[in-house]
Amino acid sequence: MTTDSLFTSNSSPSIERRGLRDHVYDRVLDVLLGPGVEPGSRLSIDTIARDLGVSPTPVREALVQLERTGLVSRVANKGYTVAEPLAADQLESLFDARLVLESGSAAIAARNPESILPALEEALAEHLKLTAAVHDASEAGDIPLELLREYFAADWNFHHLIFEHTHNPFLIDMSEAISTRVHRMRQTVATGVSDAEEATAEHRAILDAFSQGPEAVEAAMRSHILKVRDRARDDSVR
Amino acid sequence: MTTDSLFTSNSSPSIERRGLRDHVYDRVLDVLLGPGVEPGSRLSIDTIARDLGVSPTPVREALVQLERTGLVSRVANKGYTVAEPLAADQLESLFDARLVLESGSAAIAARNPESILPALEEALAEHLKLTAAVHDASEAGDIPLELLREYFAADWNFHHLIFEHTHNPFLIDMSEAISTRVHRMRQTVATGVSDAEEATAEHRAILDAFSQGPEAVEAAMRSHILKVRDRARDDSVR
DNA sequence: ACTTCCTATTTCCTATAGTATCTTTGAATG
DNA sequence: CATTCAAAGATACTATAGGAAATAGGAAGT
Repeated sequence: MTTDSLFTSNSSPSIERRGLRDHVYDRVLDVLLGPGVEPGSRLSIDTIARDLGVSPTPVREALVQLERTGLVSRVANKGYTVAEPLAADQLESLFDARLVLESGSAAIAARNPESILPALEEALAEHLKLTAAVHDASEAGDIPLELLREYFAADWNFHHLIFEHTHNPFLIDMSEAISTRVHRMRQTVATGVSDAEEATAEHRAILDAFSQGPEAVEAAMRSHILKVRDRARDDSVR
Repeated sequence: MTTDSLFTSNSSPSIERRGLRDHVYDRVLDVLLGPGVEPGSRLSIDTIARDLGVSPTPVREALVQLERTGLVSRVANKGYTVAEPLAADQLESLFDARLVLESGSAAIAARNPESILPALEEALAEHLKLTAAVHDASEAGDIPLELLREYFAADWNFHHLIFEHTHNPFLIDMSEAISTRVHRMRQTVATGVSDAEEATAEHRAILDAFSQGPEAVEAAMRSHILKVRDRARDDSVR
């Protein structure tokens, strides 16, 4: 009955069979992706176990999984810590990796455009809607954190859909490694939403390229990521 | 003193501080990559723990890490099993992923050819040496398993060096996910060494392309992987 | 006053024990 | 004879406890 504290907090009555390990994983991931995560701060196994009302064993397994995301780093016999933010050169590497992965994946996804186009149209519409909402909130004064979160989610969803529609488990798996880093970059670099109009325009260009074959899609995606990189560079020196 | 059985078997007197978890990981990985691994067979945590003389906890952690390699699969409350060999469609996905990753990585590695060329030359020389050795052994009758292992290692080392010379931690990390699958494919598809001459020739073409810029290298790598895929397809229907 | 060493506390790491779940085997019934 | 249900065994999962290492604080010596 010691595990009740976790499950009762879950509103869903039907609980998927997937062990405490995954619950701990989700909880810790929420904390790491949420605001107020201090890089370098210790992630005590026992503390997490006590806070979540579970034993250290599933916590250890969850942390091993999290190592892969690059959000936590581990030193043997010393424990886990929140990973340091991406340095400048690591940021360049991240964009290089995105150029390789996303351009290639976009070309593969473009093999059958009819199955992906509706989903992309919907995602872009949502992205545009949130861009307008952010724009209004920005003029009104400040932007609510929840709105910001939704905007970033819509932005990334466009990229995520392209990965999904490759139907390639290996590429999808690699995209997850990228996803967490991009999310983390947005916390640290704080590139903001100043490029919202440009980003949506470039997404539109990618979408339109789907009717012109894989090569056009690949080029459009490459162009988009290169521009995102340039804007991120400008922000970091601001 | 229960851990002595592990460490005493290690001839190296200076042991890096890296926990039992990594030792278990290495041992299980050796078994999985070695011959005689039956897909679907159970990987009992307690059995492994007893065999290696450790407790189940570090074994669990090692298996979580191995999940990522795709060599083991897990069912909640049912345990770990040796992953099934790659199906035909998964093999296609693997080659698609290689096309994306390796072509892109080759282009990045080609940014400064002078630092990678000597290493590639050496790797290709070793590959050629082993190709000749395999050829001789093949005519003599049968090929020793150890020689076969060395040949495959030399073959992959060429690809591995290109990944390493991107100096991109994300791409290198992704290459490891590919590496284990390629190794596994060679066990199951048993494409053999019939294409040794063609493979070395294509590697030579890639190497020569480094003096013609990133685009040439990318094209050469793409051509190589496409040909490898074609040969693998021929083998599977043979 | 600073450095060094020692001690105590905290934390990770490993081992052992109990509980829940799945599989399998056997028997009983239609 | 086939099928279904039940019970027993095995296995994974979680929890608790003990031992080892590292860090932090304080005291003693230079």
